[in-house]
Amino acid sequence: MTEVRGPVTVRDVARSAGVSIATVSRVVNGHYGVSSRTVEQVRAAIEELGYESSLVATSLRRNRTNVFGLVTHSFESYTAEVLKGVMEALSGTGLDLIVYANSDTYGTRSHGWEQRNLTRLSGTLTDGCIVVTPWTEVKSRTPVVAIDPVRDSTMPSVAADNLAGAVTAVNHLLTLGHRRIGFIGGRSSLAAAWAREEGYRAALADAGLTVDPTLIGRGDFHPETAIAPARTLLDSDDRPTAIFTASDGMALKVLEVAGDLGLDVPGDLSVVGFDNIPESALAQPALTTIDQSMHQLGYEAARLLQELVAGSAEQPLQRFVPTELVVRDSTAPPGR
Amino acid sequence: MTEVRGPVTVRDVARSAGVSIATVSRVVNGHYGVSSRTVEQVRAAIEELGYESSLVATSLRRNRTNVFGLVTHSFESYTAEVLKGVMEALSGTGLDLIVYANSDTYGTRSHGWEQRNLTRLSGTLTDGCIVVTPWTEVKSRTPVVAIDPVRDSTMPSVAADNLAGAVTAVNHLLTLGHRRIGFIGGRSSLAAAWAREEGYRAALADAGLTVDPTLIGRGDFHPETAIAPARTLLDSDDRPTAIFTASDGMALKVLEVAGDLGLDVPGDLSVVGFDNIPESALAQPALTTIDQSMHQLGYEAARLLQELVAGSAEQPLQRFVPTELVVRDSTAPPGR
DNA sequence: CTGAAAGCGCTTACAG
DNA sequence: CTGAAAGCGCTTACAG
Repeated sequence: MTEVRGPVTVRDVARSAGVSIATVSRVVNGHYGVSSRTVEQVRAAIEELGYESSLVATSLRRNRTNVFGLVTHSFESYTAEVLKGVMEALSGTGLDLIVYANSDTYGTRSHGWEQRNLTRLSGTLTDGCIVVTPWTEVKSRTPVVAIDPVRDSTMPSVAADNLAGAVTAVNHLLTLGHRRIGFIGGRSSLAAAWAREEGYRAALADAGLTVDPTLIGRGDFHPETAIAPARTLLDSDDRPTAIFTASDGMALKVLEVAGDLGLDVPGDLSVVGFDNIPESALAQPALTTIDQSMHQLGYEAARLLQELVAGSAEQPLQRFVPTELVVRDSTAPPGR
Repeated sequence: MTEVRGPVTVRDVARSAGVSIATVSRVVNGHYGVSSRTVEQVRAAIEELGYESSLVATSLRRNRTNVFGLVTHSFESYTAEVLKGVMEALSGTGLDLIVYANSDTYGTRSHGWEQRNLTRLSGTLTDGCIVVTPWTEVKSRTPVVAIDPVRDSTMPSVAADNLAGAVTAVNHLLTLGHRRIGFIGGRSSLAAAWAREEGYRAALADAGLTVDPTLIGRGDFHPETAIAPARTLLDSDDRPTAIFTASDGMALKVLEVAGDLGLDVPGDLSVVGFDNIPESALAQPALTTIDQSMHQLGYEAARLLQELVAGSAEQPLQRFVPTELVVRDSTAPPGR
């Protein structure tokens, strides 16, 4: 690595090429009205000095930056999937991506992290932002797309078709013959949690079953929060023969609790998760779940954001991506 | 989402609070010498307007930004691990992280992507950068740490102890009784590829075995590039009883090729990878490999970068993280 | 304790 | 075809 004295600026290039900084800028941006001779000189100087225009200065000056921002609460394996999807959508568009992570709020549950990070970026750096699983509504002068929005949110968003996915999950259990099916929900302020519970209720209702409130527990999507409700559900005399859980992380904990209580899965208890995180396939037994493609969520979010920035977005601005049932080893017909 | 007219700037806050923009700046940055009454007023105005200072403007003006950059070629599951490690190291330091991904070079193998992205960031946005697996030496006015540097690179870097890891891998095969052990290497310009091959050679030499050049194939770390050398190795009359591969991605392809040729793993052929990517555990058979903690690589890179920025870094600037042998189902004593 | 002014590196009307 | 100047949103000496 060579330490250069200072940043190479337009000024350095201008001096070296014997022109004004305005001309350098024109060449860099490929504007018309520069003699080919001058273009040559400037290009040579740029090459020689290794000049690259400052993202910051350009952003500050221009209204348009051709950079999208993405704000995330933490980095998980699914975040990488989202990012891959985003980059796939951006590929060939000339749009770059900046992911911003704030170390103070990282991994904590502090209120307002989305808004803070968003405001810092959207000040001038980005043309628009994607925010992954915001916990609140968010405001910005540039377009924002939420992946997994807050419940009742009116902001543009992309989410899995959680309702249909949950119905599919419960129908899978019903088809296997289960009738007492428990549910452990997620953070109720999020649309995903709400829709997954609605799907559970709807599937039971469709099957002519009444929903037993004692069969419904509540976590907040963090795996540990599933432990207490799982215990309550499984310690009962009339315990369910199956549990549908609003996330794989929580479902994995249900598996643990079942193990602690000496219950065999799927012999004594069937478990279905939601998300299809990589760990699900590794679980003992491998978890039956609903796959939501984080890759596709990222892809669609980037597409929607492009439309929004271009002003060409059409209703609906709340978009859904299909889910898919993945049957593995944690589900079977009920009991003995 | 509420669309705000324009960005809320210092000017807006100043007007609302009835002070100058200089005073607003002082309050925002907690500088001394502002009367508590003024501080109150300014704070109230900030609160009311939802002001957040522009990252871009601040970066441009200041020498120090308290933001680290990370430049990556693509987003993979291991990238998320690296990012988690980085954020863990940054947690509580007040340092934020910006990840920059360029859509033009994303996923392609275009030359110079590291340098371009790095230069755009380090112009003024970041105090220093981490670059993940650069393919060339890189220069910058601010400190740079490479995760998995180029071979013979003198830049500050963090890498797994690839040499020791490779020795461990080969010793594992030797202990099982293998004597004809093949090797498929990676992109030879990278230090990791070189060290893994050196380890292979060293372990064989230590065991008193001469290295057979026909047993060495070469890929470039991209999984598909392992197919041809694997075929060559396994089609031979005197084929090896085991293959050590410089990456899991390539090892997984070796498994496929073996399957195509009707060879049983580990019955007819043992395979050892390197990296321990999540997919390795899922392979059939599950892959024996050398674990390099990407999380720890990210963590150490962020620590080293902090030292570099603070000017307190001590030699050596090339740091190594230990590896660990993970024995799974793809290795066994040789044949029949 | 506070403000006016310079300047970070750019781009873009405005002149010529 | 080219340059001088204004200004993007900030921070920081410099005055007062």
